[in-house]
Amino acid sequence: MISFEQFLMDDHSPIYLQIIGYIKRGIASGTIGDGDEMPSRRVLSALLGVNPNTVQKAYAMLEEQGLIHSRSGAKSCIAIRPETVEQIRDELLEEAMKHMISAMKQMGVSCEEATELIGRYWEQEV
Amino acid sequence: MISFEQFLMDDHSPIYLQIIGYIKRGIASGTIGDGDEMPSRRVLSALLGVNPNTVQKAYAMLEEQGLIHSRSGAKSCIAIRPETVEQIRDELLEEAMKHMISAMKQMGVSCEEATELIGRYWEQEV
DNA sequence: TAAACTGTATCACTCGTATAATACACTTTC
DNA sequence: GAAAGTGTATTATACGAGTGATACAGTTTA
Repeated sequence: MISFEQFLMDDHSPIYLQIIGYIKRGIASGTIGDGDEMPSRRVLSALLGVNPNTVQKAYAMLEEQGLIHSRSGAKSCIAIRPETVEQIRDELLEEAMKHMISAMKQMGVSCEEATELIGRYWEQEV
Repeated sequence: MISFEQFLMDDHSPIYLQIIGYIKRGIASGTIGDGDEMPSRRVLSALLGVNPNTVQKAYAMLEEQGLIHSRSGAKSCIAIRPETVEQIRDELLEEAMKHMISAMKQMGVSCEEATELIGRYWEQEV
């Protein structure tokens, strides 16, 4: 059963996108793998304190993207192939890096300064 | 007059927040400084292809945060003190870094790998 | 002074996100 | 087989973001 213990709600982006992102980052890290059981819509909605429909929206989109498999009546499971794992990992890495680098460039920060800042902030929790 | 040539619209966050972010990053870099003239609400809305009310919302929040000064009938101007510039810069740097680092940690990327990734992505445009 | 531009305010509308309350068919489990 | 749990679907409501249109008072500028 996939754990949502590490899940932190963000206030600025839609909840269903945050759920999708959490699953994708888990897949990228290998924490979540093929065949793993998802918590049911009702259970996860209670756990996160959100509406079941919101969780359903996230699961429906994961299904659309071919990352989970659902059968009416049974629990949903992760369904993913090894090459897709790498692809997702690359996508997420690029997205996170480009977002940060864009902000740095707009603030006039050099590559060397940015590299030094990573080390400084890396230690600080989470 | 402050230029919005470098402004790129993002589809995922509210437009008024993107405008505020653009101004703040300009202040942090020194590109935008005390006394600089803002484009009028109508002019900027036409330039960005958005509604004047959306620009007004951004300007009203910048006024609330004490970053611009508006007089009814005249153009709005940046109103900011040197110590605030540093404060904004530190805030934005920390926010961008922590966001990226959090994603890396969730994907099981080490500090060394992340540092190496910066160099690889830094060259690729914008 | 008059025209053009500015900040400010209001009203009505659409759309996406999220909530709330059900309902039904299917699977698992006892 | 019955109960509990599950995926799926429907309807209604609320709110923020964004659009569109309009109005009015203050400032600039020709």
